[in-house]
Amino acid sequence: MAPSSTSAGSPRRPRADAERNRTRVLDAAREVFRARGDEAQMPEVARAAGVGIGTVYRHFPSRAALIAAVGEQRQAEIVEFGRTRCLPSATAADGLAAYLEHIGEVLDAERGLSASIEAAFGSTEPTGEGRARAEDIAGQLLVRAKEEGAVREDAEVGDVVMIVCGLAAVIRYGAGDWRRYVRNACAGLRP
Amino acid sequence: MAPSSTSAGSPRRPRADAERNRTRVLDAAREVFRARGDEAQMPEVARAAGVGIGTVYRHFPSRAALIAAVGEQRQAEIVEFGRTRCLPSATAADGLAAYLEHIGEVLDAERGLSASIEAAFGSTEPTGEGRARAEDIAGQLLVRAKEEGAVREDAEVGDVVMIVCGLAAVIRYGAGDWRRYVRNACAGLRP
DNA sequence: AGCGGAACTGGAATCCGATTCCGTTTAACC
DNA sequence: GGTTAAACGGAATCGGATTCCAGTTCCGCT
Repeated sequence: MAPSSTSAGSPRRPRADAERNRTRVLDAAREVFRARGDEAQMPEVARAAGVGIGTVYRHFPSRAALIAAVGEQRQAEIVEFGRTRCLPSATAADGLAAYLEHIGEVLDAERGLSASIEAAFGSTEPTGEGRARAEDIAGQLLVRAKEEGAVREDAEVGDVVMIVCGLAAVIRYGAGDWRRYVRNACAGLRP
Repeated sequence: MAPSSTSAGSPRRPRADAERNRTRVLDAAREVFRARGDEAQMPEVARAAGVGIGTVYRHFPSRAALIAAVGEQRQAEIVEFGRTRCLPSATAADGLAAYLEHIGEVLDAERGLSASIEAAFGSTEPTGEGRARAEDIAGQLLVRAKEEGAVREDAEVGDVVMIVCGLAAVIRYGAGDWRRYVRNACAGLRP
């Protein structure tokens, strides 16, 4: 493919240090939020990344945006898992269950991010770049599962989205055994 | 003899104006949070209640505590509904569905409180005064529903709690049609 | 039918953390 | 090497929750 370029021509290559710092900040944020959850503060992230606060804000216009960016990374990983592990499952129902389970796993491992991912999967988010792909996987599994007769005909992707949104909350608030939640939710889609 | 208590008894009746102000603040908070959601600020509440900020803080040690207090009122109302409308249902399964539906209704009507109620139903909350009663109702319905064979034998109150927690999130983030969510969740408990 | 003082009140002051601003530094292009 | 736009750092600003306290009000007693 043609090298990346904007439509209007390339005024200048992005500075190397800028790109490096962006990555550093993102990595640091991931780590800090994992460790301290919602408590984590912007200066902490900056310090962990070894940059000034200003730099953090240069790359991410707000705390929320930073969290969202980290969340999107996660989403990407989830999508990847879904494509490689769940779509090829023997039965689509199993694949869907594994998909949900994996999402739970990720959220559980990074409690601090739950809120963000919750939000990302909720409808608040404007873009939905990665979300669309995540939903696409769920959609494919759902279609196949219907063909297999393992899922009610009237089930929709939206139902899965709501399950995920709920899952995030269950994990975030530690409302109970989230694996049970996933199992029940799957059962709720059966004919 | 004079009934004056010596040690642990009631040192004094709470001052009338204090109680009045507490109520005013609580009512104002309910209204302000309903109208403006999470955005609502403490000074707004104080103004709406016609008291100073200090007074708000005298009665509720923090913003979170105030929100929690409002949430508990809601919880009480939900419990009341559960007792009078759901427990007497023809079938326990219907009662349970109605209970969940009602919770959804309340949360939907007051988007701004969703977060608090979510939290109150999650395990974050220490007390669980009203929550215990809310769970008790769910528990009774669950037992009866099992007897009726409308719910799986291994279903627990915890499962319902998770459903409610998820429901709150679905509504809060507008993740989809929450009535469908409730229907699916109920289906997930069937044998 | 008034007094003493604890409890309550209002709002100014404080604190804390996100966000902005701007002089300085650096990498890309010539 | 020189020019310049972009990126950097961190001090300053801003917004909103929370604390503090001097003044006021009710309660219990006489």
